Amino acid sequence: MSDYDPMAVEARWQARWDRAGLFRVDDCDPDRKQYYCLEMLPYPSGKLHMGHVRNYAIGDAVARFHRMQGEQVLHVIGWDSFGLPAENAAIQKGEAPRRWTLENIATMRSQLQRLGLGYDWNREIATCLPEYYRWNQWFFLRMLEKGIAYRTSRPLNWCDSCNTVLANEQVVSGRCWRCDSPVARRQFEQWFLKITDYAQELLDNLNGLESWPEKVRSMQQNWIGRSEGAEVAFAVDGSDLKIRVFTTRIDTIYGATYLALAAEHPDIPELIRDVAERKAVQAFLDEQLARNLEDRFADTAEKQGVFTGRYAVNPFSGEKVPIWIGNFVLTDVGSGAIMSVPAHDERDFAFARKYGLTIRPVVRPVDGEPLDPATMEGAFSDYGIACTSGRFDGLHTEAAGEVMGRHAEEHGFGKRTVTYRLKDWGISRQRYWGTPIPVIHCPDCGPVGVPDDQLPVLLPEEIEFSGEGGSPLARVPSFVETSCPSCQGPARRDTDTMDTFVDSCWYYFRYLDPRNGDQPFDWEQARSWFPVDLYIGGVEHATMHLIYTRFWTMMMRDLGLVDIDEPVLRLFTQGMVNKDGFKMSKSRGNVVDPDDLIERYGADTIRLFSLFAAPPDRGLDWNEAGVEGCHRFLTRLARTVGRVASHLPASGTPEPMGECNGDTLLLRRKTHQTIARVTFNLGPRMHLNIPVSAIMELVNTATPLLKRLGGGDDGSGLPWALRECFETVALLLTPFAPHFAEDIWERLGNRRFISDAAWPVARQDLMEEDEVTVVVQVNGKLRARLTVAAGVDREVALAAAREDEGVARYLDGKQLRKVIFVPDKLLNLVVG
RNA sequence: GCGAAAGUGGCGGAAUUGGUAGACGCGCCGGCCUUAGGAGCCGGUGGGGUAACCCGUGGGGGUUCGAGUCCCCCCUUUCGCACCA
Repeated sequence: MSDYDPMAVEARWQARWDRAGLFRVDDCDPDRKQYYCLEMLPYPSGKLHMGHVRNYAIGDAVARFHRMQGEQVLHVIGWDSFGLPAENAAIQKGEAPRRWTLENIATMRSQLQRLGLGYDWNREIATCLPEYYRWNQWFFLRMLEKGIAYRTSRPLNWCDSCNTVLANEQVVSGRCWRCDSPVARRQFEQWFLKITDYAQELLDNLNGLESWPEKVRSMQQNWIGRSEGAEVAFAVDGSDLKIRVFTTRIDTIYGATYLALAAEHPDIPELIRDVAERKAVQAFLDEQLARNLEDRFADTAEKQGVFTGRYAVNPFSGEKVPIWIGNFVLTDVGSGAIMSVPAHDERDFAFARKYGLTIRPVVRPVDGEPLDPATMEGAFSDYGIACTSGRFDGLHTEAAGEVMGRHAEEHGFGKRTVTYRLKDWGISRQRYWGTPIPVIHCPDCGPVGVPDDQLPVLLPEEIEFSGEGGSPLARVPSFVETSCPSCQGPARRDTDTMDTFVDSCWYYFRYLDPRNGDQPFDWEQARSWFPVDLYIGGVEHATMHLIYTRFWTMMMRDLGLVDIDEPVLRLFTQGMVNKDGFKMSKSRGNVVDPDDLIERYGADTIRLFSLFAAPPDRGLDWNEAGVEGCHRFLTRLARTVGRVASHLPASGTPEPMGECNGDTLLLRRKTHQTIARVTFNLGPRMHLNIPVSAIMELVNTATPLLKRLGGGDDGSGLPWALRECFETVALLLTPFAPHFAEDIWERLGNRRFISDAAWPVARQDLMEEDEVTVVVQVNGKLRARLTVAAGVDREVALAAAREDEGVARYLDGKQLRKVIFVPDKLLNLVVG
């Protein structure tokens, strides 16, 4: 055990790295390739968890690998330090959010440092500091000028538990993404960012993100949800109101036998003002609007609706159709109103059957009977031939859409259009611990942006938290009361703060220029590092952070701040860390604590196991016995190196001249094959579990040869080959267990940091086998393995196979019909 | 319901993408060392069979000289989306 004391080893090397400023990156070096390795920055919740450890172990392995390959690597960390937990801690324990947050950062920073991650700590940022968030405000003002930021009132998702509104992305099956409580709808005056202006570009660019996981791309594609169709206005009978509906099937409009509106539709009050049905409608609305999103739109919810008593006119046919309100109509989709075509849409069909509404087929199957509404069991939603559709009869309906859309445009009651599921990003939050929105509301001038020279709008420190009654900032008169920048009259500050996803939109640009006081960052400093080469994080951010940050980059480009369209070249989503098949959670009591583990095994063992136990993109089940296996490997290796170091030729001894042979050759071959295998799997493939096992294999190959050391130079070259082998092991292990690698590197007599050493290069001449195993199959079944010289031709191999008893037995008395020969690999004899 | 991914020993997982299935690690079995060991070292370990051999990558078909890998159907699991007009 005395051969390996992780605590001492790790402390020592961390101190030396730090003193040498090993991971510091100053100016960009024009002679080297720049590699930007980025991991999603953590929220400082208190302590590191195993998910962090895995994320950062992956990133550090890749970063160190690229460094050793001679690239200039930027590897940085920071803190996503605005957010609800800090505020909740203030409410529950009376601790100031700022203090609570900074203490957590201090704790977690030291945990990260104990892991020996190669970060440039000089570039560390925390988003909750005014030096950072002032630029959030600056960006907001620029967007306000360009009309990207705007204010409007809209029904929004409200989380009672977080006491704030949520963006659509932050609602997961009707529940809050953060606290999992049900989400309700409420009407709010809010600041929005016009992300929808970028919807098409966000969608189009997905094709170019070839090194992003297919899964994330398709999630974003679905999230953006482009759909092509037409907007048609239905005039309300006996009123000036027009109801706009969006449809992707304008070809079925002659079959529209009623309209259905979402309960939130803004025209409903006007529609029902004077009708006899008013009471019933209002009761229905009250009931609908009181329910939260989750069960209102749950799959199981039965279709329900109520007739408004009003009729609309189908602009194509002139037919009067009833206007209903339906619980299946989504307010966020299209215009919140649909034309219902029961014959050709399943939902409309179910609704029509339930309420006895007309079902009128207007599409005939291409080769089939016309539909009979009396006997139909479901909607016919395929394309076909138009019928009962006036002048459009006989058209194929796929083409009819185009024609009918044009017809609507020509007659001024509709137009062909594209809609997106993606909605503008509501960023106002009724919370304290976030970036204050830099706007002053003036009774005369309206909302006015705070002038740049008055930034940052600082978050007041003296604050009382009750957890009730809306935004805490609204109760701080010294914050609220101010004067209008435009007319100097008395005015009030906006008391909302920004969604914390704003913070994470651009933090990795700030890393390049973290102390710039004049602008968010200087693109001239930053440009050669962009786009980010590799971005590692959890897949849970696929439709939130990763869409917002892409949008932000485009917005910055349009502001002239950057000249890239997409921020991230390659995205890698790591899998979750589980225990006993379950997600680690306090309630389940299966949380493992990184500090405990580091104390027991050392950071290197923890890092090694995190990477060894599963491919990084898959789930990882934390398994104590497996950790011990990794620890055992390191201990054994340390002991071996300690024992043999003095028997090896001095470090730097030149390679012996002449051919090597026997075990020496085998060892050198294995060494170089391992270099190739580790390099390939660490770099392009990022299968980080393979390199670890390859290194273990190499050690297993070398160990039995050690007993032949100590007899002086026997002319075999073996001692030199062993030095090469162990130095290679140390080098290859550096990305995985860096302190350990430094330590054995030093014990092998090297003076400079292994972290600064060059990555080994596999020598082709040494990798090649001179003897190979050729598998002999007879009719596809394995019958023999022959050891032959590499490169033998078909005839030689065949002759050797015929001589083999195990093969000959199967050839006896049969006719050889065909011979398949894969050089150096396989010989398949087909007999019959 | 729709979409995607995955299914390989007792377990985590390999297989350089159509050519020796089970690398590496865990666990287990045997041996050595030891007063003792939850330490260390050596050996074994997919299943069946005394053996020659046979069977084996969720199930069933297919393509091929040859399939864990390719094609079709089905089952299971996980993850996304879920009335998107």
